[in-house]
Amino acid sequence: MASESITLADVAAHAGVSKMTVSKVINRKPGLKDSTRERVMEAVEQLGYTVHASARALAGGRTETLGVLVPSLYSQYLSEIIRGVDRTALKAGMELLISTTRRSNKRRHTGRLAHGLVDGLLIVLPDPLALDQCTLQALNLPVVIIAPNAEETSTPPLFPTVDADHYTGARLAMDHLLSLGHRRIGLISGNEHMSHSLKRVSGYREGLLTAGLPLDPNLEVEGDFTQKAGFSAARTLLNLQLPPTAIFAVNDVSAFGAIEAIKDHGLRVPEDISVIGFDDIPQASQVYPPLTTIRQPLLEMGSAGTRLLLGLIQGVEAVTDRLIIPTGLIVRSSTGPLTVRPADPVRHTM
Amino acid sequence: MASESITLADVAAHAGVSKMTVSKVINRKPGLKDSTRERVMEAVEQLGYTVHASARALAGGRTETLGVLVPSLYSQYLSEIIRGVDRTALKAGMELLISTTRRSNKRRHTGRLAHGLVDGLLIVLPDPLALDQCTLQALNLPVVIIAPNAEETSTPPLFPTVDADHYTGARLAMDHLLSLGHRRIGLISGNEHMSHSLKRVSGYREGLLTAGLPLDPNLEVEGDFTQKAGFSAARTLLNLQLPPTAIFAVNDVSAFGAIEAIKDHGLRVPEDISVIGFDDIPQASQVYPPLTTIRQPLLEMGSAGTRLLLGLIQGVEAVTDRLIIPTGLIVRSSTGPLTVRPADPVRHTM
DNA sequence: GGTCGTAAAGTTACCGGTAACCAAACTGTT
DNA sequence: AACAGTTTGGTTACCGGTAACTTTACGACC
Repeated sequence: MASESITLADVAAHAGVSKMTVSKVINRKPGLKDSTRERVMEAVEQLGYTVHASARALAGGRTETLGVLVPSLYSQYLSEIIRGVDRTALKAGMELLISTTRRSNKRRHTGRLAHGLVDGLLIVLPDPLALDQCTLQALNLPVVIIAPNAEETSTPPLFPTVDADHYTGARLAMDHLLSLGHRRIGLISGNEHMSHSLKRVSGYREGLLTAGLPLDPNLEVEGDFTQKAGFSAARTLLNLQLPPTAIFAVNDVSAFGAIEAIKDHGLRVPEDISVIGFDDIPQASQVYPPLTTIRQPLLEMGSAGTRLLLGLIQGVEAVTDRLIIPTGLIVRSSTGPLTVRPADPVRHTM
Repeated sequence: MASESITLADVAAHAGVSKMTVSKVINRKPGLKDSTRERVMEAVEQLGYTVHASARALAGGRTETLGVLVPSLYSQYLSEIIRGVDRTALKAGMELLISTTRRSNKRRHTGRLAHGLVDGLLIVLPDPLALDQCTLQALNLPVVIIAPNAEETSTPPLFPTVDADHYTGARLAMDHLLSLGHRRIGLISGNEHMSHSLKRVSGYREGLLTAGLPLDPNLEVEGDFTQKAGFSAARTLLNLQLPPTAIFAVNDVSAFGAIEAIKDHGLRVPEDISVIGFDDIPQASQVYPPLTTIRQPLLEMGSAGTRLLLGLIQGVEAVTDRLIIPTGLIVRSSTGPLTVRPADPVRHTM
């Protein structure tokens, strides 16, 4: 119905100039009279011309598109990172080509994404995923890895990597609980093989040890980052002979489950038990009571990674190959001072 | 470090054939000897050739990429739709170019996405967003709209549209509560101007009327789809002289807030008050108690929209310009039979 | 042996832009 | 008026593929 496709040539004919002149107008290049600019722009408007992205990419060598490889689009966690990426990419005038890394066709995938479609690649690693690093290296394309919870390798990473400071965050959480007077602090951990969970766990332990407190294996319950697991882990803790007065969950979603279990147990948060999470997902501030947590600056990680990548695309050397973004304590209402004397640990108020 | 860029010509030279032959091998076209195929493939492997997407798009006219325009990447709601899109696109061998519709540059945006980057466009409408329909129509590109909660216009939509059956879903919810014996049913609605909320509200009202029950304005409290609003809306309902025995929230997140308010009020779900949501977001099954809700098949909507679009791209006429995906009742544990006699409506157990 | 048909590979032109270079027109200067 | 130096706009070639057509090779059949 509408015109097949309007090209530079059409606009040029309409405005009575050459293709090149139109191109220069479109790209705001210098060396043209204002009157010509206006005339061309008028033609552009009238014909409703839009640049053909592929043609420009082929001729100009740049696509103005950033490839983003994520494990899924499912979790709020990842969405938050992508939001940071999106925001920064927008400012730089870049499109986003988002692709999920999926089972079999990883190799083919990377290849396709890479060649001629994007100017750079941002990879969000969810777990110790075996990157097809050979393929990635072969195509010489700027790559940045955002590893909110990636395996920490002893060798320096092949590509610049952005990560959060999990250990310090966990220490912050423990310091907070300890400063509120808590001495029996339970832990709800994540999968054992996830490096970021491990780092948080070691923050928990060293926090206790630094305060001169013993480690009690009974106080450490394994979860799997889900609300359900958080719920049952908390139940386990509550049923201990000497239940904790505070719980540190290695992620917010687990903490939600824990709060639910506590309420279900007839206790109140934070009056009876304090709960602190980790991540600061958006919901953390919306639940009741609002969750005290450690903010993992996912959005900033997305931004930082993107800025790093944009730099690489423009030929700037990476400042560092491992960028650690600091975490911070966000105090809300799910934590409070210890209210019972440690000498009276029995808490069966109902 | 690696070779600048390996092209068809490089492979052709390496294999001792012409560019065209290589192209035919890559695209699995008929009319080539197997021996030639093997020789070419060998060269492809050795040189690590990958097709240049932009060049192919320019020459071949197809990009094998679907554009997805979403209002944000933030909500689980949208992620779920995108997941459906992603899954279906994968099967069809299509890449996804996801872009967020953001403030000012909508027009420019649509244009850029459209021309030469994608073979078709999938637009997810979050709210009565003023689509730049002229621009969209101008570029003659297949477009499908997924409108989980879009304004229903009286005029037939310009583009094929996929929607869920909100009204019937709400009726299902009401029938469920009514069949459990509930007669005083509270409503937590969403923004007034959101069409999908309105349809659910009318399902609520007509459900009551059909059962011969009166409408009580006090039982309808406005929320805004957030957990916080659900919390305070439920509190309002609980403080009524004659509080409801069941609450229908027009979305799951509100329902979560309601459950929290009920527990906070010292009552139990579902023993004292039943709560039913709408959407069936993933979390609905993970909270405690698992939420009874109306499943809005977001994933299916994504798939259906994508299949529709893929059809359009291949030149198949759209079967229908308004595809309504049915909703369904998911019974979990947040609803239960009415336990007190209606004659004894005072429920202050504490 | 010549003609034809088909299979296999190669040619040519072009998709819609852009870079790099070139040509024309205009400016000012002496 | 002639010249150089700038503006301003146009030319040409090419980016890396693909469609459509042509050529070549080969076998069959009369």
